[in-house]
Amino acid sequence: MFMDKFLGILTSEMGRAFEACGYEREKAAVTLSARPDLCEYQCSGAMALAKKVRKAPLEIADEIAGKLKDSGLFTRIQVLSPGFINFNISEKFLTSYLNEMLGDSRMGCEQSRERKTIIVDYGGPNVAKPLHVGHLRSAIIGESVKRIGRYMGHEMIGDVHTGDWGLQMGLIITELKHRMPDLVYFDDEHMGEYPKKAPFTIADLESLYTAASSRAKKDEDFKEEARQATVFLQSRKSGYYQLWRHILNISVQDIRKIYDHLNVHFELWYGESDAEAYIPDMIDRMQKEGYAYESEGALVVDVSCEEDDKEVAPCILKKSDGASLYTTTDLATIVQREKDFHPDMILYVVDKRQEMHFLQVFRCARKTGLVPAGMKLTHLGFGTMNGTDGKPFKTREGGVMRLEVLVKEITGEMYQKMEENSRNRPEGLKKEEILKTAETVAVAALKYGDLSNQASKDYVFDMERFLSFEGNSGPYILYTIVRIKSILNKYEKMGRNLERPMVLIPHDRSEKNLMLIIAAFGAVMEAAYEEFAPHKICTYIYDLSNAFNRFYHETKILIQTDEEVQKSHLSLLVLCKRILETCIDVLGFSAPDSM
RNA sequence: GAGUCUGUAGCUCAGUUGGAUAGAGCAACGGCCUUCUAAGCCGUGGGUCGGGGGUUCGAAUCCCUUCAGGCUCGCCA
Repeated sequence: MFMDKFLGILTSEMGRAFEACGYEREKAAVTLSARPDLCEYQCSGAMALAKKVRKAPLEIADEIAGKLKDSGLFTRIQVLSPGFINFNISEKFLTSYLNEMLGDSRMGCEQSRERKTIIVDYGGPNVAKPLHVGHLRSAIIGESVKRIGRYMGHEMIGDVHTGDWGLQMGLIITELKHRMPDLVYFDDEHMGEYPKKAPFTIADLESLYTAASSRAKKDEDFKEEARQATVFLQSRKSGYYQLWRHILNISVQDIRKIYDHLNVHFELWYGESDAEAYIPDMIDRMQKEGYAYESEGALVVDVSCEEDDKEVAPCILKKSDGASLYTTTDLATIVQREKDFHPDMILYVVDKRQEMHFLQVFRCARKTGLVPAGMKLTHLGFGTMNGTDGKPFKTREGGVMRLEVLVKEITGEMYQKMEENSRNRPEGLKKEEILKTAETVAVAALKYGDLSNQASKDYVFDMERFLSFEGNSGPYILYTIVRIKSILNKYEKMGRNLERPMVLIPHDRSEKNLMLIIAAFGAVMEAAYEEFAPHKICTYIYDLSNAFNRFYHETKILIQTDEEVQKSHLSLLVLCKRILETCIDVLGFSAPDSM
């Protein structure tokens, strides 16, 4: 069954009235009222038309309002100066719409008609380096955008795109060679198999990298050696390559663990190394076709454009020493993705400071014909996560905070709060239960706190505020869901079950308001997808939670004696719960059963 | 210097793409637990939407200008 979105129905009904009066329907958009004291919905189209058709806006509005009366959807239609058309929605129609939602697994949010294939490039961790807070936003936003797209019916493919082919690999290998020169991997004579087990743990890897990178800063010879090791690796010298595979395995396992904890999952675990094979042919072709040429010793492609307000630097494919760079790998990755998936779009969820980089890469890819004309290349740039001082988030000591530490701290604080809280409860909870819930809530707090801000802006991460768990926060949303679950559970425990849910006409303002917000679900989800804007879903579920809590306060459900009315209220809760759970699922977190 | 983004209540943020009296949360103050979880609900105070021009019936939103801050500007990722 297909259901139109609620506002869509109102708008097309309004459009019919516009057309009946001889006006174009484009201006017939119906929106939520800015003046809830006057009406529920409004249409400002008459004023927009006034100049075009050379008529007084009030006159136009009156004309249209006259036609609206024929439709059964609108009540209390009112025209106000200078030309607003205000109205309420017929409760009968609203109720029947909600009943349709109850019977529709998608709750009035139809999937897109054309299914698109979209690769989402997010995460971007570096192998052998611990994840830090700089990786957080990409993971959180990317995962959510991916899930929103999937909900809208698109083929969404997430690629973690690890940095696994750069100098840091050479550094680690070199440091290891200094520490354990007798390892078989460094024996050039060795012909047979290499051990299956890695000669280091994840903890070793971290210390190897830290030691190597600080050493490279002081010791030029060491750095040169590392650079050489990188070259060996990239030419797949067998011992080095085997070591690299060990590093990769161990590190990816570790990286995956923390992403899993954050409920971030990738379809593809590709890295820079996977694109590397495409580089030579790509560069070859660019040279043959005359796009790539030498400039100041480097091999570049000019990507400047006449309309540019500012000179755009050329895209560098090869450094003067012949090595390729980040840009080169990104281009090769595009080649690889086009070949393997023919995507309609590649979406990069990457720090907005890299805007220039992507501008160059995208232009270069288009100019040299790496991608078909119809393929979209989009950079969804996000802002920096700042501390309360407004500067990029740091630990108290001023260092970079590891993601693991951040998650542990939030979870720990959450656990304490819940532990205190459980002491005031009659039913005692087990430690493991509290810890499990604390983890769920902590992840929600972290993710909601991030996603409720517009992605493109910088935002302030205030641990205190995140831990206060009041107002517009993840825990508030979860608490609302838990309340709903609790009522529905109690109802079942009373030995009853909700067969054939059915919503009746609202009995008071708080109930109608809740119904109006529920009805808006489909339009919100669609807008969030169109604009890749998870924060719109956050705003929506916050409004929905507020509306529910108000309703909850006004209306006692379980002691309701009229069974039909009780059933109607419970049906409303069912809808509310389904929507909230769907929304937090696309945001990338989940609710516990109690808290 | 050039380009670009941001500036909304004491703090943190929304603002349906040009609509009506600019909204939330936190913080402050006051009320509501023998009734489905008070991590909740209700109420009060708090604003030259950085400043100045313009466009029009109408501007936080569009244009110009100016101030403040962030970021980026050829061989790092």
